[in-house]
Amino acid sequence: MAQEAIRRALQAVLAEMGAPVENIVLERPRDPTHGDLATNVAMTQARTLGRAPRAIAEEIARRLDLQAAGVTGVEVAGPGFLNFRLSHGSVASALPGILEADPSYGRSGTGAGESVIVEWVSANPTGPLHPGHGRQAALGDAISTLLEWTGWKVHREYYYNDSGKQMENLAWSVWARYQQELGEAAEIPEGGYQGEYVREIARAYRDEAGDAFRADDSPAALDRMRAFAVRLLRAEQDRDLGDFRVRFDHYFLESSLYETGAVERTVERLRETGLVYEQDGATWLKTTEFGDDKDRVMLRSDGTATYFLPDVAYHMDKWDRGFHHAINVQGSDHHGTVARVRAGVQSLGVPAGYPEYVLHQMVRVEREGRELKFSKRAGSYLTLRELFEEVGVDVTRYFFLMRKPEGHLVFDLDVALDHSEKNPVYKIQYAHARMHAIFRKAGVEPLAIRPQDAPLARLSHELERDLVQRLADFPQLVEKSAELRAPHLVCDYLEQLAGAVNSWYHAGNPSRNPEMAVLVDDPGLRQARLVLSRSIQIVLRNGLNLLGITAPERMERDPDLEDEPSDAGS
RNA sequence: GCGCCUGUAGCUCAGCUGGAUAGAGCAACGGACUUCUAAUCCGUAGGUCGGUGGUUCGAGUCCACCCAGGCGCGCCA
Repeated sequence: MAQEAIRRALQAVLAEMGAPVENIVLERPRDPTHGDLATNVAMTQARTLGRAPRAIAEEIARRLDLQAAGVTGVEVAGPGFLNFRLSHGSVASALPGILEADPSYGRSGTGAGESVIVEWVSANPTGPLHPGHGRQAALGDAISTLLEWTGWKVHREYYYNDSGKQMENLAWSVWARYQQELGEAAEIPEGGYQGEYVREIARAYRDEAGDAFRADDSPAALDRMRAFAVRLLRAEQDRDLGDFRVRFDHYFLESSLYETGAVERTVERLRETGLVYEQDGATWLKTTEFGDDKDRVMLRSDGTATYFLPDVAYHMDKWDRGFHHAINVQGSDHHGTVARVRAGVQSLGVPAGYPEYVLHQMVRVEREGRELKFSKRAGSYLTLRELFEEVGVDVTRYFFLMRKPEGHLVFDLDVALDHSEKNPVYKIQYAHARMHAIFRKAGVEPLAIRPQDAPLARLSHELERDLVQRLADFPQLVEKSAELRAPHLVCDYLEQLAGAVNSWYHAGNPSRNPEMAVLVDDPGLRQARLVLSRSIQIVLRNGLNLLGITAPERMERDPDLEDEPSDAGS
């Protein structure tokens, strides 16, 4: 491609001038008057060459011979930029590769087939999932897919915190509601769960067990209720995530770490390091040795493990399973665990910085500018299901992904429910559906569109050149988003692309501007524009699918809105 | 008090690891328009990038200190 040819030519010239550069930055300037590609090498090499940037740039421009790369002009501009202008044909030469790669356009092999385990959601099975979990679900899934697209072998894992004190609270909450169902006086204890769903579980339990456990608060009775509640809640969480189109390769139960003896083994291994000591009746690990700000209790004075211990055991298990790259997606309210988990595994010989964390901030759902936090089922919070059933899975996923993880997320229900192009999801999906509308109108199957005999150099309009270059940027964008674990960059890219697509599409409104329409009479131009349309459709689809969002071939019109031109309310 | 994150247009946010005149989308204002079926399009305006100082050819981006907000600092998870 032109870009590579220019880069090689620049490298050759710079080497001759005595300033060999390995990584030449060659990018598309924001301002189209600055050409199609620009480089700042003259400025970065000013110091080593001991000359003024502009003088260096002038010399490079004189020495370069770029006819072969389809460069029609080189200019020196600003403080010492070199701006390149490409021929129409050179720009458009990116298109055939897009059609050829089709579903895999945007994939690359930088991960080199290495394994990585991505862990996310990892909720307590103590209630329905809330929007914060949803953000995490969408993020973990999108990051996993991005890694797959860049050549990683990804293992998706969900860690159920199904032991510990929260489970006790759950058991007592169900117990209390069960007693109430039987007409007994009982109250949910301090720290217990008040949501309506606890009553549902209690009722289901009564239906199954009858009144066999009336007034029975024996450990055995509570144990049965806990197990029953966890089974129902896990099933519900799995169903919610499944309907949210998030799947895992493996569900890892915290309780299994006790059953298999992994926790005990971890205690032994930690003791062997000599970093374990007793104090105040508890057993501590000297995590400060590895950068934690205080040492941590691993065994309480009653001999039971704190949550820290299974966390270490779990991450050692990941490492021992051969996952030497691990990414944990968690809410930023858990960032306090980062240093201690790393210190724990590091004390057992795992390299520093394992695992990697993507921490995200909370979600605030708003309607008409006010926070929405009431839920019938969960009581104190809105559930994820309530959210995606109201606005749809596509919109919900996109909204969760469109902000960088470490920033706060305001989920604006008014925008989410808007079906016009004000809603970025619909804007992108419309653009995609429009390309299909063109194919239908033209009577061609998308797969039958071939670039070979199309005169692509005729895609000479500014809007078309811009579109092609955006499409050509897609693989690099995917790579960058994967490296930075930043799906929001894909959202941003798609929205910008959709905007450019829609401008181009509307510019070709046959009633106004028939010569700009895709389906012009001129068969060559028509063929070239169909190739462009097909390329657009591929990139939009691949980008949406990457985020777990559908790319419809036609948009369904909501019958309720048919006769309501402005605001149908709800 | 200490640690992490955030602060960019009226609002919600991007900003390609230091580059050219800081960008989108809503909202506002001014014009067009009903299609290549599909809930519009084009244009305009809008900024001391939280503040101060520093690093250098060049800082929204890097460093230091301050201000504001969020989260965390348990023998809770």
